[in-house]
Amino acid sequence: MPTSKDVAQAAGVAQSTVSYVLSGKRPISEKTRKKVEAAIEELTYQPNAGARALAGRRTRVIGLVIPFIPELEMASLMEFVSVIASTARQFDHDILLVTEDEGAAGLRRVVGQQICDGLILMQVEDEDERLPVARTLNVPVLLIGIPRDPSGLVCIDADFEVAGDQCVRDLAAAGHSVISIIEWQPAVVNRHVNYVDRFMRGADGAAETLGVAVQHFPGGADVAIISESVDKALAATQGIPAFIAPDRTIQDILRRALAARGLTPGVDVSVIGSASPTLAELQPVPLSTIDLRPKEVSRRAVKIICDLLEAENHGPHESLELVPTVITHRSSTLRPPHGS
Amino acid sequence: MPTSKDVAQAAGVAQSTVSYVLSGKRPISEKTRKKVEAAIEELTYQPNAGARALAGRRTRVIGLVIPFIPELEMASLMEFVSVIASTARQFDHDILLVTEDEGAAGLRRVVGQQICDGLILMQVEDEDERLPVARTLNVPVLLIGIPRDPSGLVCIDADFEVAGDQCVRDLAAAGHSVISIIEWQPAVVNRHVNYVDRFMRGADGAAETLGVAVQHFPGGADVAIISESVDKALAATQGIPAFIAPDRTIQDILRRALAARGLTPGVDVSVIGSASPTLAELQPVPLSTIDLRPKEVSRRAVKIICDLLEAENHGPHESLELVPTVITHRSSTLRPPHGS
DNA sequence: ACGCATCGTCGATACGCATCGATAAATCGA
DNA sequence: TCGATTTATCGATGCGTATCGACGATGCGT
Repeated sequence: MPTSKDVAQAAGVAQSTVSYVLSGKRPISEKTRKKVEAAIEELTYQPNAGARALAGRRTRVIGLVIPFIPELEMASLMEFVSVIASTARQFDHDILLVTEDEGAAGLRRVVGQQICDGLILMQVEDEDERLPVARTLNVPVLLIGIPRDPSGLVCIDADFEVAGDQCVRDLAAAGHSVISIIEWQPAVVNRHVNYVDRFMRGADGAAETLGVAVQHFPGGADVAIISESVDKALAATQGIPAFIAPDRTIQDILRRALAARGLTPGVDVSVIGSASPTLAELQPVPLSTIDLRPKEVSRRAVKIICDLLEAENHGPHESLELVPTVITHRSSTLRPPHGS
Repeated sequence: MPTSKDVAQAAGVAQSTVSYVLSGKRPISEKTRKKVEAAIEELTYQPNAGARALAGRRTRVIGLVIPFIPELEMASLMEFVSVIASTARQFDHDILLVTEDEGAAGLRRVVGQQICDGLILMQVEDEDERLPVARTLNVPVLLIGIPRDPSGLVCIDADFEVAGDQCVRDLAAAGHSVISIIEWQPAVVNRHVNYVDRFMRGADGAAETLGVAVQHFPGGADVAIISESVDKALAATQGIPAFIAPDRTIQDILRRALAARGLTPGVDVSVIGSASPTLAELQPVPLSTIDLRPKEVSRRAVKIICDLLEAENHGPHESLELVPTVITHRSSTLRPPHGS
């Protein structure tokens, strides 16, 4: 592996000059720069990350702390990971995987060893054991999700509260007076993953304002659970029933449960679900969806933390950014109030 | 951040002694070790990764090159990632994400900058642009998957050929003389992801040996495609039909297609599918499955590359390891030849 | 033509750790 | 008891880069 000294020698300049050509932190004459760049090309030189980290006190690596909980929507988690990784590359950073099973100690480790310049935490819970640690780390930490007490932390997430509010408003405007929400999988609810509560708060708030009823039922990967929830919901509904099901993993089961009861979405039942646009369109009855903007959240998350890394002022920050969600009405809801 | 020099000072020894306490590469007296360990504890010292990499020419990081192709089974990909990451930790290594969109240049980058000591490549295709690069890198590279020409490469994967063979044998033994395979999603097949061909080779081979017929039909996330495949398969079948569907993403669609045609798995049709044991058990008719051992493949992959890293002999290696798959007969196949 | 600021480059140093050779201390045999 | 080993520790050096101060060269105004 060639070093910057080799490049310097090949170009007939000092090693420091090579460094300045690369960083642009001091003026370099056109002639010299050409020579150095030619030498770099010639030797296919690439700076050594370890040495760079040591001398520059910057690794250009961001730690991504992911939970691997089988019950979660792995496919959508992957979407986050994918977008985070490629966005990080756009900011000239790399992503290091930190698995949940190391727990809070993992955070201390990667920061203590200075493997990472900063961290992104996913799947933040209301009372998360990682938070006290995160607050004391003297590197930027970005949470995807909003814990009960976000003080002293930098958070971003989809605006689940407005999402819940909007779903209820749209269904109410379509004429429904009783709206049933099928919740996330129990594993998610029980972990007190923060977004569940926020969604429900928004939905309940809208219901109160508009004078409609919102009822909650358990979700789950199990057909029996969904069947029971649907039956209870139908029994408690006057008029045309409406369902909101923001958990992607239960879409199929719900749809079949409704079909089994002779209900056709868009005709004698309204459904707002969650699915990629492609999948939503492919349904027998194209599904109205609430898009929780995973890609946009991921992009902004990386941007925020990279900005913090630039800022260099690693004192305690605090901020909260909510990404607007998007409801798309297709055919599974009655009389969509706004087109598309 | 405390350094080893700080620790040395606190313990009243030389910095090199601290280093030897940590590495164990030279004998240290009990007394001195205690002092040093106490100082480490006291200062919560953690060695600086950059300095360690620079001096020791080892980063203890493994690059994981993942494809993010929406059509793939993201959930099962995540299973690989998860197990790889935690296994790597057991070997005291970390995982750096390298996204596919950097292409082969990404490999050159992370190796050239010496961010990684080695690489794991996932989703290897028959003619993969990364392979020529991989062969010339002077770090260990481990492929999960087997390309058309594996010479000079270290590969591991599930034994898809035996899996195909075994599925056909079991169904033939259950009395089926015509067996229909619903293939992976077109996006997978078209990319010439190597395992598709291997599976089919095994299945076709067994069919020839046993004198039964195997027919292939396209898979897909689309209900229409599966419906058409099922209809064609049924039309071409004498006696009780049998299906093999190794792609996890099409299980639900296939099951519904069969139900819609009045067929009950285990009674008037046999089905070998693919799903986690939990999910398989939860089906209306518990699904017989072919387990492609993603966890075991991941674990062994990490072990192999860590062994190569230990070996230190980074000359060209070549090896091929196949992980046996497991067929579990539940209720969706006729007369299971071996129980449970 | 002369002092002065500016530009471009060099040399030296620090970053934190691993490792090698050397040295002091302890152990052993005869 | 003295030299020969062995054991435990120290000091010095190198890893490859970033950065700071210094210095010669160049251009400026007067």
